[in-house]
Amino acid sequence: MAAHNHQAAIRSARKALTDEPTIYAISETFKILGDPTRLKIVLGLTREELCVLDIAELLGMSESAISHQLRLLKTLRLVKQRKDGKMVFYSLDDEHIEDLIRVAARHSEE
Amino acid sequence: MAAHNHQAAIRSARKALTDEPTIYAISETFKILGDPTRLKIVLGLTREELCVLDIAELLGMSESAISHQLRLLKTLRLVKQRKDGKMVFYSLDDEHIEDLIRVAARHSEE
DNA sequence: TGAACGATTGAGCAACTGTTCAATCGTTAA
DNA sequence: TTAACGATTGAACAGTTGCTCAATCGTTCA
Repeated sequence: MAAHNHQAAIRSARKALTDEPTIYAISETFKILGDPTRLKIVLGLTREELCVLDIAELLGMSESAISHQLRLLKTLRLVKQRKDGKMVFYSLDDEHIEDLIRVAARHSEE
Repeated sequence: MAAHNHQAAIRSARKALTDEPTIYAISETFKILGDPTRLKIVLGLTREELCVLDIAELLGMSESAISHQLRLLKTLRLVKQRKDGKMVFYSLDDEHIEDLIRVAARHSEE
């Protein structure tokens, strides 16, 4: 068997890591969907525009907890908001998110 | 404007949340890629099979830290290992992972 | 105006995460 | 057999996370 050339392999692998800021941005995206509460919020919003209380009832959690999570989702531009009187309606802000969840589901099936 | 029917919206959104175990599995997948160290390891392995020391050098981190992270990646079946003498070579264990990173990158571009 | 309601915010906390450090394992080659 | 080396492991620690609670904001409508 051919001997493994460590330095060559490292040099080659390093080419996948050239764009540090992008790597951090991607891991942020994964991280925010890596919490069940936030993932459920996003999944719910794939079907319906919902206000904060709707989501709180849907997940059986407090308004406050949901509001905190929505702020994070909004900051990373996964959701957007629309005010209507006292209520704030949230919906998805990115068509890639559903694709992302679909591909992740494919991995989880195995 | 038509009034928002909260209960109907919640009922509809709930249909996206029926499969709890799968939701948790998907969020686990996102979570594990939501750490820059682990994402870099996976990115490196998209190019080359690497041993623990190779990865440690590639990322400028300790063998121990890398080994701990590889254990997590292996548990969730993102990477697989192959022993060769004293060394253990790691490689990707799922063809969906690259797709997943590609889609996440598309979101981060915006 | 002011009471009610939906939403947001900040402090505080318990639980969790990622790394280091030291010890140990398994394999190879003197 | 033993020394060296790559890899793994567990404890410990600092930093982070997600929730609760209480206070507050903004809007509506008696």
